[in-house]
Order: sequence, then C-alpha cells, then structure tokens
Amino acid sequence: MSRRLTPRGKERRAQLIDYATKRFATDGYHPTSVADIVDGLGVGKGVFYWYFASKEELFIEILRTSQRDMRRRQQRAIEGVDDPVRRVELGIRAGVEWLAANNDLRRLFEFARTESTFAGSMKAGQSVLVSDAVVHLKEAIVEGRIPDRDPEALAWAILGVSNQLIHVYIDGDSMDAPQIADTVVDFCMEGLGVRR
Amino acid sequence: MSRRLTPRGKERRAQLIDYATKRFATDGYHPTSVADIVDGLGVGKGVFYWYFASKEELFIEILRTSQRDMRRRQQRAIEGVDDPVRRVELGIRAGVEWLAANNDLRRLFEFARTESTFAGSMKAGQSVLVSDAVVHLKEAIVEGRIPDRDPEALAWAILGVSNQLIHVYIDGDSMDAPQIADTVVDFCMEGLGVRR
DNA sequence: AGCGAACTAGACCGGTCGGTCAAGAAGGTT
DNA sequence: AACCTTCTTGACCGACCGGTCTAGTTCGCT
Repeated sequence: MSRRLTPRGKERRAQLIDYATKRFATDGYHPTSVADIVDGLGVGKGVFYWYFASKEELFIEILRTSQRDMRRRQQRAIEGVDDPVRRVELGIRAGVEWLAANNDLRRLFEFARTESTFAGSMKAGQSVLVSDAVVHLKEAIVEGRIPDRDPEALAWAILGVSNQLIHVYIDGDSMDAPQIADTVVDFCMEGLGVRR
Repeated sequence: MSRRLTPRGKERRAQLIDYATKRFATDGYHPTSVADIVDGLGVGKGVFYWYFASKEELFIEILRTSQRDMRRRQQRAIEGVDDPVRRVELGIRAGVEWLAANNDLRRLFEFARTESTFAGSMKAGQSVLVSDAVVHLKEAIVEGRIPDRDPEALAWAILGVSNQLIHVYIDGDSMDAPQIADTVVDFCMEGLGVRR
C-alpha cells in the first residue's frame, strides 16, 4: 500500500496510526476492530482501507517505524562519545527514556513478540539494537574495562532489565523515566554487586 | 465452573488444558478458537463447555495453576539453605529451569501481560515471586553481602533478565537450560562488572 | 469553469467467533 | 433392570469480524 498523498491525506494517515496505536496498546491488537478505529475517529470504513491494505499492515508499519525511531534516538545519544562503557550507559538511558515516553509502543512491542505473525519482525528489530550494543561491549572488553563474557548475552540481558523495569515502574507510575534509567544502569553495571 | 468429576472426567479436563495450552502458545490466544481446540481433540463443542464456563476462564485457570507450580518449584529449590545470596541464586536457577522446561507456559505468560483482561492476574502472580526474592535480598543486604539498594527493583531486574534470556536462547534453541541459568546468574550477580 | 485524482461514507458480504441447547450415550449404584 | 448423574454430540444462534465496493464529495491544477 503506497499512494500519492496530499497534505490532508498524510494527516489522515497519521491520525489513523495515532489512534490505532492507542487502542491497540490499551485494548490489545485483536480486541480492537477496524470498526472500533474508524468509529473512534468518526470516519467511514473506506477511509481505513484507502490508507492501509489491511489491519495487519497497519500494525507492522507501526512496529517498523517505531523501532527505527527508537534506534535513531539511541544513536544520536551516543554519537561523538569515545568511551565505550559510557556509550553503553548513554544507550541504555536513551532507550529507557524512549520506551518510557512511548509507553503505548512499548506495550505493542511486548504483544508483537508473542504472536508468530509479528515475532519475526520484532526479533529482527531487537537484534539490530543488540548488534549495536555488542560493538561497544566488545570494545570495552578489548580495553579491559569489563570482564570477557559473551557480549551478545550481555546485550540481551540489558534489554531485558530495561523492558522489565519500565513495565513495572511506568505502568505502576511510581518512578519517572530518569529514575528508572538510573536503576537500570546501576543494575546493568554491577548487578547485585556480590563480592565473589 | 466446578463439577463433580469422575476419573474419566478429570482426564478429559486435563486433555483440554494440555491441548489448549499448546495451541495458545503456538498460535496465540485470540487466533485459537474453541472450535480449533475441540476439533484438534476430535470431540464436540459441548465437551469444552461441560468443563469450562468460557474460553477466558480456561486461560485464567492455566495461568493460575502454572504460576503456583513455578513458585512451588522455586521454594523447594531453596528450602534449608541458610545463605541468602545462595538462596537467590538457587531461586534464579529453579525459575529459569522451570520456564525453559515449560516454554509453552512462558509464552502464555508473555501474552497475558499484554492484555488488560489478564494483566492483573499476571501482575499478582509475578509480585508474589518478587516478594519472595525481596526477603532474601533484604537479608543479604543486612548481612552486608550485597550493597544496600531497593530490593524490589533488584528482584524485578532479575526477573527481567531471566525472561529475556530464556526467550532469546530457548526459542532460538542455541543454549540449554543450565547454560542459560549460568548466564542469568552471572549477569545478575555482577552485571557487566564495570570497575567504578 | 472543468476535470481528474484524492478522498470519504457506509451498506454489504462471506465467514468465523464464543456460546447454547436438546437429545442421547455411557457409567456407576441400587 | 431401572435410574440418576456424568459426559458427549453437533446443529444452531446472534454478534461481530476483516474486507469490498459503489456512489459520491472535495481538492488541486490547468
């Protein structure tokens, strides 16, 4: 699906994406029908299928552009920083802040990972983030700044901590984004801090 | 829903739960219809509604009993162990091994967290696990074995690492459960191991 | 003003959904 | 054998699903 869109058309399309994102995030993808979306916007069903080939296509589009946006933010946050450990930290903070600011999308990501139709698309996107992180982790290992362990596993672990703490503390809104970022960074840098 | 069940009835019920769990895990909760379940078992639809009041009730029952089972396994793994740090480690290992061995259920948990209908039930169950862990973490802090940080956040972080690494390495079957457990324990105990 | 492209409304379609129900088979107890 | 409870069948129901389509309106351009 790809049409020539006038400014008016682009805005409609954006409207549909925004509203659908919210509904998907609050009610779930399956329970939200196309009729719900167009009714909520007060437009006819034809509008939806003018801009999107299917409900599924819309959802995948939301996932793709969101993942791209998050990665961009992370890259902007670390550009020009020499210290690899510092780059990891800034990457974590940028990621946490993006996910906290786009909680709707975070929820969509969580769901998308659970259904085979979307899992592939999600895994691909996440793998990109992990590869990004692996570069810095490897550098940190080479420089002897952190012990030599599988950098990919470390990157996934970081992602896991970030997602979990945001999920708990944003949805339970008992912490703001910077506080969560502090907690995540702290745990990722030294874990429980057990002396062994 | 609760009926007097003969042994035969109990087995039917278990059959339904087993098969539905697998279908829910592979195809998703919504895409799996009640008709799919009974057809897959070669029985009539009435059978399903003889044992369960609704599709939703069945799903919640699966979640409840699974969470209980996982917690039991964790408790059995740490009973009689004096060292709180060791208890945390054994709890992590037991949790990881349970989730790896019951990957179907792990996927269901992942989905259940994303839909408002089931999120409450899931959160409650997870909170219990966290409270369990918090007890040992507090003790470890008091004994000076680990630095004094919010034990609840630590517990959630541990849960996040466990879920993420199992998700990645079991579904991509490139590691077995004990290896994953090692990796999780390692990360949780000392994180990236940054010297600060 | 006129025309084609962009956009919109909403009735409509076939299919599927979760759930019901009447009828009867199977099994245990007396 | 008679009888009651447990269990099973599958046709059926109304609701709703994603998606189509036709008839039209609005807009930008010449």
